[in-house]
Amino acid sequence: MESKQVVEALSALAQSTRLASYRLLVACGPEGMAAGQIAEKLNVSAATMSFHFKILSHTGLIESRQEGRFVYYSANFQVMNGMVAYLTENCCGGNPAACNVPSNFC
Amino acid sequence: MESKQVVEALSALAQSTRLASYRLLVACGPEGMAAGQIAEKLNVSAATMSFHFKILSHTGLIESRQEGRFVYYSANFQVMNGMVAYLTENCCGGNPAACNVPSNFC
DNA sequence: TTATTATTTCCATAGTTGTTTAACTATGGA
DNA sequence: TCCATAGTTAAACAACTATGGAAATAATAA
Repeated sequence: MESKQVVEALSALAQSTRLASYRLLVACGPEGMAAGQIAEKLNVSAATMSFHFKILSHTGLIESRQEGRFVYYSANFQVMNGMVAYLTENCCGGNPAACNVPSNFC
Repeated sequence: MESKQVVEALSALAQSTRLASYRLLVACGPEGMAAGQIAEKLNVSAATMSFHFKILSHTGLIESRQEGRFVYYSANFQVMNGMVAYLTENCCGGNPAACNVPSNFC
């Protein structure tokens, strides 16, 4: 994973509404949740929620699928795995014995 | 760890100079590195670097100690651990068998 | 087709962030 | 004490970000 991509992913999560919606989707699992339902749960207008989904989608942290009139969003764990791996690289000055570095998020 | 604190930590890391300096300090280990040395390594002015250190310090992601004329910065892994734990909470819809959730960063 | 519902896009506004420059504080050597 | 070096702070400015109302698009039901 490249630095630029990691900055984008961190930046996407560094906003309270996006962080809350991402965590909601992590807990929802692969089936995800409809856009409007998430907006309502988080007390945010549809326009604002859509703006935030666009940013999260762009990084790959979430994905969407159309189902009837609804758009379901769900978390994709691969980007989070990559992000954590990037942050923990060379942890503790290359002394792996002192470390318990996670290799996988989910 | 609270949502607000996590947003602050993510926000602190969501900037290329800060992300690079944090990773440098992660690799340096507890002894850390002098402010000026980091600024030079990353090709950033002392003033800009100081501004970024202030933001990272405020979140607790890094710490400083004075040593003669030098200020040494070092990574504090606890905040990162808390951040990762917060992000992975309730991972995969409460189905821990499908998960490999990291409990510790370092 | 027309109406209805779900979501997105466009726009203006308000607020935040990163950088530079110049001035400041602190430490230690001559 | 004076000087050089290391680092911080403050002000200014340009660039970016978040918000919600209105209009546009998309999917479906009547």
